[in-house]
Amino acid sequence: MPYTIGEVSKMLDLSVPTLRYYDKEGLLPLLERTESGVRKFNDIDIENLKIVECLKASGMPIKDIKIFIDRCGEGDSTLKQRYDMFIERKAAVEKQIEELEKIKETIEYKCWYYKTALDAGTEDVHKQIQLKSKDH
Amino acid sequence: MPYTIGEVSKMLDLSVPTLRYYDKEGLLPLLERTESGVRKFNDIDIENLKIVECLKASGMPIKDIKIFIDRCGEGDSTLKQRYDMFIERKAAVEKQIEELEKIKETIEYKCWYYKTALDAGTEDVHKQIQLKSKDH
DNA sequence: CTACAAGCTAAAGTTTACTCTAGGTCAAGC
DNA sequence: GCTTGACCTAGAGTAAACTTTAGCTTGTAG
Repeated sequence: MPYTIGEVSKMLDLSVPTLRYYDKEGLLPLLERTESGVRKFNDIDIENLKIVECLKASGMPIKDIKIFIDRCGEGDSTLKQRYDMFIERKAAVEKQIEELEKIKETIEYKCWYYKTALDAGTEDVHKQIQLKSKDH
Repeated sequence: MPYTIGEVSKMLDLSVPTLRYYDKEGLLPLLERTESGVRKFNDIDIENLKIVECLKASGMPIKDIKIFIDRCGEGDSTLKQRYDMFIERKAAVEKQIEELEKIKETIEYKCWYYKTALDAGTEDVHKQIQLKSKDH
């Protein structure tokens, strides 16, 4: 039933050393081992890893993710802190999306700028455009 | 007319060492100096820095930004490459936004999950909900 | 004229998140 | 019985993007 580290590596597209690193950092507190020390990944560990990946993708550093994982193990007394953390993460992600939208606009302007220059065969076309505008 | 490194630092919210680092990496090829070696930032350098910041925010590494800056100095022969680069950047940013939207949804689910648990006073409420669903 | 804030350089140090290396164990197939 | 592939550990190494340090120069205000 449980998965080996190699299987999980393929399932979640994380390298085997990365999974071991996460374990060493304490991000997989429930992970079990065989008698001989081989890691056994259960569904709960896979779910844990998905949350880790989500928090990481939201821009959270590993050491903060560990704080969250630790709180999960402390039971209901940390519910409020964990709730607040996700609210804060939501705001962080929204801010990132907003910034990327602005970046996208700037890049789209540059796409237009270079398309125009390319059609004209020279970047000078933009100097011409500016002069023409001033002439009016 | 030109700005000092300290002024630019405040204007663009980049540290003075960061600006010197960018210069050292070749991201400011047009930057002039006074006779005694003090950097003079002209408007063109400020514009350059804004593009650098834009590309950086799009996820481009410094060494690739340098390649772009170098091409800018090579004239119209590199127009196509520069155009293609912005097209590619646009796609990269769109992909990032898309991924963040997904991450946001997962986080919003977690916000709901913890709000519900918080209201109930215990995370167990979610186990109850699952059992109830199964009962029907 | 002197203090001192702001500029300069080269080079070493920092942080984060892995990745790699060396050396060892173990279970299964031939 | 032995080889092979997948697992294990500890610890060193890497890459990116700065940041810090140490020591020096310069221009302006009092």
